[in-house]
Parts: sequence; C-alpha cells; structure tokens
Amino acid sequence: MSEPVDTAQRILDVAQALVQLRGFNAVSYTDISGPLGIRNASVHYHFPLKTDLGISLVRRYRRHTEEQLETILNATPSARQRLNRYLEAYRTVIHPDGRICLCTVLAGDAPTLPESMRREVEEFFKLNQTWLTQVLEHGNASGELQLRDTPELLAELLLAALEGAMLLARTSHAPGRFEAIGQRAIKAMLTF
Amino acid sequence: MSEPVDTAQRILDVAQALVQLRGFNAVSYTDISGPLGIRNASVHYHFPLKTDLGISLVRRYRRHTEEQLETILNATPSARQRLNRYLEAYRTVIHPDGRICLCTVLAGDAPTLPESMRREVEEFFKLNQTWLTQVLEHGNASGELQLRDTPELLAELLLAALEGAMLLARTSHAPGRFEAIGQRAIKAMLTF
DNA sequence: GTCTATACACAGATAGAC
DNA sequence: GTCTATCTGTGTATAGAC
Repeated sequence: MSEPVDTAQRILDVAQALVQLRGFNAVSYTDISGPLGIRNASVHYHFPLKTDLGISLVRRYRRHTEEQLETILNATPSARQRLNRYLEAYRTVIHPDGRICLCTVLAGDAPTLPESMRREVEEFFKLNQTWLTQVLEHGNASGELQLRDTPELLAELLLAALEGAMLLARTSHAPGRFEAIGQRAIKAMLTF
Repeated sequence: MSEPVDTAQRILDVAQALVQLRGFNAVSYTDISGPLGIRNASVHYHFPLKTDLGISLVRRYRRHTEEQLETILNATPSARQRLNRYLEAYRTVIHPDGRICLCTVLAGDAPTLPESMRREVEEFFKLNQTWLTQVLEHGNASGELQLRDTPELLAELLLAALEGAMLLARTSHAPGRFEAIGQRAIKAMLTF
C-alpha cells in the first residue's frame, strides 16, 4: 500500500551520508548512483548540476533541523533540558563510521563551494545560533540560568565548541570525545 | 650572499597556503607549481606522491607550532598571558582570504586522507591539547586559576571551541567572529 | 632539477535510444 | 525515468630529453 519512496529523496539520502563522511567535493555522481542500483546519468536527471544537488541537500537538512528544534521547544520549558536535548540531536547525525553534521563538513569545504551553497550553510548556522540564543535568554529571564555574558556570545561559543568537538573526535577515532566536550560545554552555559 | 631558498621549501610554502584555504584534495600539483613558475612534473621530483607532500606539510607545521608553544612558555609564567599568546598564534595563521589553521582544514578532510597523514594531524592536536593542559594545570597549582573541572577536559573544550570558531567565522565571512569567541573561551578558562 | 609529452583514471555533464 | 555512449576537463603520476 505504501508508495515507493521517490528517487530524488533516496538520492539525497545516499548523498547526505556520503557528504557527511567525505565532504562535498569528494563525492561523485557515480558514488551516489551505485548504492541505488542506477547510473550516474539518472542522478543528473534529478539534479542536473552538482550545485543543485548540494543546495537541495542543505535545504532539506536545515528544514529537518528546524523541525527538531521546534519539537524541543514544545517538549520542555527548561533551558537545561532544552540544551540536553539539543546535544542529543547531534547524536542522531554522528555515526561511528565518521559521519558528522552535514554543515560542519560543508563549512570545511566552504571556500570551494558555489556561493549559493555556502549561503545555505551559513543559514543553517544562523538557525542554530538564533535558537540557542533564545533558549539561553529565556533561561536567564526566568531565573533558571545566571549568564555571565550575553546570550548571543555564549550561544556562539557553545556552537563553536560542538563543531570543533565533532572534528576532533572524528580525527582521533574517538567518538566519546564529542560527548565529553559537549557535556562540558553545556555545563559551562549553566554555570556561567 | 643569502642562499636561494630551496625549491622543496617553497613548494611547501605555496602548498600550505592553498591547503589552508581549500583543503588537501582540492589542491593539485599544477595549482602548486603555477605560482612558483615551474611545471607540475618538477613538484613530483621533490614529492613523488601527494601523500609525501601532505606528510611533509603537516610535520613542518607541527614543528613550527612546537617552537611557538615553547617560546610562549619561556616568555611568561602567567597562565593568563600564556593563553592570550596562544590565541595570538592563531592570528598568524588566519587570513582574511579564508586561510585557517592547516590541521583544522585537514581534520575536515580526515576520512579521505591516507592513514599516515591522518595520524600526523592527530599528533598536532595532541600537541596542542597537552600544552594547554599543562598551562591550565600549572595555573591551577600556582593559585592563579581556580579550575572547576579537570585541566584535560577544559583544554579539550578550549581547543574545540577555537577549531569551531575558525570554521564558523570563515563560513560567514566574518573573521571578527573568531576573535570574539576565542576571547570568550579563554575568559571561560580563567573564570571556571 | 626542470622540462615536454603522455598514460591512465575519473570527474561533471549531455545526447539520444528505449 | 533510466539507460548506453560519449565529450571534455582535470587529476596523479611516469618516461625520457635536456
């Protein structure tokens, strides 16, 4: 009864996993078509230019993230719990095989990406930073947190720490490192 | 009277600048030979395989960093000043054109790098982390700092924050962002 | 040590049959 | 929508002249 998932979505699924691991430039149309049992020309039918594919990839990822963040806000009014849930969300994108956040990888590729794609990545980070800022602000206003700096700057610091933690953990083949740093970074937000 | 700088070193100079910007895989032998006024075959004479070039690149970068860190230790006994100098060192590798720390870029490329090269990158981060740990430990022992967590974990957090800050700042074409986050991260070490 | 020339693989992309 | 076939560019790397 269920419709077969359309090819464009499955292309994006495979492409995303590959890009999360190797980066945008190190993934080819053939890399993507192979696991799907189709030919690279078929991928071009759905995404004529690689830039098209890249933009669709980031947009879909950002939409998905937006939904997750919205869900967290609805699930709890506590800043502590919101931040913990935010950290949990990272666990869903990090894999032992080396996959990390799509946009963290693309940030590394940024200077080689088409400008239109780089802007999409930038928007992803803005989304995260704005959300974190609001969570910290709200926690401060309600008295749950006692921030020692502006919510904007602390949000930026937390985001940066998580980005860097993913890179460091992956480079040293030590996924546990992300957890340790992530937990500590959040604790810092609560303690500041 | 001064000897002409040997070609191998100049190759590494050009290669490093290019890799700091685009990453390892997005830099070709022709990209490197062009600015030097030679042909790509000449680069192969000095570094037969690209992996050879990559390893030399990271080793030289790490040696240079080791010297800088040693210099900082000799220049001041204060943890505060040492951390500030450490941040200053980042300023020498970050450029408005998009160049950031060589090993931060290579961390993004890690899964596509030859294993021997990845290990060299890992060593670079270990070097930084060990140094930072010692600085924090020393500052704590002397009473200058009051750490609220282990020096190891705080060093990891600081390193991760700086890594991430470089990526975020570059992605949004806002070099000033690195400064702000970096300063705040160091302040966190002093305040913990 | 640097050159020209070239081998070989693979990339993104397109044309046209089915 | 997917295929085969192909174009064109570029990458790493090597052979051999100078």
